[in-house]
Amino acid sequence: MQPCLRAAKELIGKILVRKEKGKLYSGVIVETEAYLGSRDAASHSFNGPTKRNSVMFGEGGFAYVYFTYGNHYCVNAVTGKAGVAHAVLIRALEPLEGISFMKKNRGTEDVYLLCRGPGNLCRAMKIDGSLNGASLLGDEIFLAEFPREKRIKVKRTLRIGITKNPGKLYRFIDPQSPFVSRINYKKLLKANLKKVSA
DNA sequence: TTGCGGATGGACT
DNA sequence: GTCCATCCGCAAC
Repeated sequence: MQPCLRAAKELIGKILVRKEKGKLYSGVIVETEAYLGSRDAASHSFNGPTKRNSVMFGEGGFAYVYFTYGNHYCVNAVTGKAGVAHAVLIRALEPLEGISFMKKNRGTEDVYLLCRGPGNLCRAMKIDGSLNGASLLGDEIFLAEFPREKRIKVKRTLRIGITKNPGKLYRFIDPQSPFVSRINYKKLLKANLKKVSA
């Protein structure tokens, strides 16, 4: 598998940790999308480097945070060597720590909505443009292994919200998780409940 | 300086 | 499932 796609798949089940003003936020990654730079018209880096996307052209292991639609930040993990502008968009998390602060930041009490969608998870965790270019091994934001190795049967699907280069199975989700965006999570919760009681 | 497009989210059917 | 408000970044002028 292409290395960036493999990275997107392997990020499912990892923990994203964010520290801000002494507050700790974390969540399990349940949804990602791969963007393959110069090979992928849907990628911000498709047309070459600009001031906005420059982080993607650097070494892997750093955060590419961009602002879109006038109100949302989205966070990516840059993958690959310098010059290869590949990145993995983190689209949804299952919140673990800092849930009370997330509720405040998002203005909702529904835990299933806190980190659902790339814009929402950034708002919940106070991720903004100041983290663009930050190391993903740093103090403010970093990735961690889930302590218990739980097997997730990762599913590949079509990417969300793009018009260029559609039809590629570059989105990776945990199909069991009710925290994935663009699904009827109440229905999935009910189905999971049935499975447990059966 | 300006026009346009967008890796969204939320409201609505 | 569909629609659309909203405003920054960029490229063209």
